[in-house]
Amino acid sequence: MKRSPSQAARPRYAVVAQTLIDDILSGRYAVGTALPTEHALCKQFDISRHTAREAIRRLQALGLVTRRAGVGTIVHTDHIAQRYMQVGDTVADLYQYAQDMAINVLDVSDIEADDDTATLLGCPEGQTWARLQGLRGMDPDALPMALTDVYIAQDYRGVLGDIEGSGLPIWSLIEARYGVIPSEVRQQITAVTLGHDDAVKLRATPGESALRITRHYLSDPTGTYEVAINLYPAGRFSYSNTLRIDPTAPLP
Amino acid sequence: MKRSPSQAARPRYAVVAQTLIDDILSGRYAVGTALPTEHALCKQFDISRHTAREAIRRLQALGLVTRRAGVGTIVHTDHIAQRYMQVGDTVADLYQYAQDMAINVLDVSDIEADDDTATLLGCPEGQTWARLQGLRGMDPDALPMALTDVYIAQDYRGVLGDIEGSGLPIWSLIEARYGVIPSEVRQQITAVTLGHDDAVKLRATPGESALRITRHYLSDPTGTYEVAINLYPAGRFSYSNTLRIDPTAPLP
DNA sequence: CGCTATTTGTGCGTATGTATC
DNA sequence: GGATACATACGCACAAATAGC
Repeated sequence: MKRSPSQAARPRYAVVAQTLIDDILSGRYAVGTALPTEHALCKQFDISRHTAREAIRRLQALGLVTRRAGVGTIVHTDHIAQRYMQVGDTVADLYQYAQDMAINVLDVSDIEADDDTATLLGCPEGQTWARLQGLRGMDPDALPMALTDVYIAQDYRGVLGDIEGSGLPIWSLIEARYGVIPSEVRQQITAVTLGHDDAVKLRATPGESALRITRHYLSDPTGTYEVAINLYPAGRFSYSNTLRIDPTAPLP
Repeated sequence: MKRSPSQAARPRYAVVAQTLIDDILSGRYAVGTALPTEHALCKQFDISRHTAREAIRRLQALGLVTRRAGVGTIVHTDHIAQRYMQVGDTVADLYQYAQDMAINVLDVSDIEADDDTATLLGCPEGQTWARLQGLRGMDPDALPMALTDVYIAQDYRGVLGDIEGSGLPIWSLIEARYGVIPSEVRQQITAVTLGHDDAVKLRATPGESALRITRHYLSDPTGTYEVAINLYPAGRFSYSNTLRIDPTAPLP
């Protein structure tokens, strides 16, 4: 298959996929109806079945179509834009959280990333990060709600002294001092079992269940620059949020 | 309905994929190292390159490996608990989730809401709801990922027969059949300890930690019409999403 | 009810392009 | 440049699921 040098080296399946996506979004293939069969696409675009399947696989990944043997490829929605807007996880909520759950610093240290830590932080092994451990709670005398481990890239360790008592999220302290804004925050929530040391610090029972929320703060070129791990014993906290319909989005 | 013998009906790529997953989890293929090349897998399992690629495609979808031409297939993580399963942000994610985690129905029944259930469902006591219990997983033979309890308002119980094998979220089945769209989805995530009955169904250990994700689907005038409770034993699943900073939000 | 046509799913063989070392 | 490994692309065959007669 000769391709003229001026022609962009775009895979054929990508061209076909984009064409189909455009057709779905423009209403040429209505929601609930079937897309052309693989065989039809082969003839229409003069491609092999393999290429047709690769193209449709992209539509599938976008949730635009569903496929079933014996039935066909059915258009399921004609808009890729998300219909649900996430609320309850906005910047304002994060500020509220930080103010309510002031941090009580237990320990500050420098660590050299070993194997596990490098994986967690997404950084080369041996790199040095600052680490802060503390308890979060509304009232210093009451049971703490969470055990917090925060890892901060070496460049921004200057915020360490500002954390306690500020009532501000750490990323906002970094922003204020260094002008670095997270372009993205990746959040992961898992269930874990409390180990002995963590349980003692939290005045909880070893073996008890706990919620672990890990947040990676990424800035655009440099990647991860802060990682916060919060450990909440079961019953002291539950994460909740609400998805709402985006009123501006078209209905299927 | 005919049920074929579980082993014979399994595609070859699924067998290969499961083997590779097991090998990664057991440490046979360490994080950061390369998986056998496609060519090696072909010889090792006596399969075609096409089948090998289909198997690796599954690992890729799970985020276990990354692939690059000229380099190879690199193991990204060996902690299935830290696998990134994107759920909850966009409609496409929810569809992807439902397709990957097909439901295996254990039980369907009608229940009359007692005190606790009425509170959970936000309905009057004594009201009748349909309840479906099932296991969610990618592979019927492997360990299930979650125990699912779904409560559906009496009016929409007609979707019950469509659930198994559809690979679609239940709320989207309700939408397709009855035209009811959730105006709001409330989601709550807590850590719990597995009880005996649930542990047995999940082939897990009683007393183990688990993640419980409860979703309330509300429509505008009628209120809650579906409640889904998913119970994930620790290590089998982790909830992850990405928060975007709202650039329009005022900073304190 | 079984039969058939249709459509996707699975699987194999082969060839060439592209990225990386 | 060469070697290696994945990416794309063509061909074919049969199986499984489904719909309609």
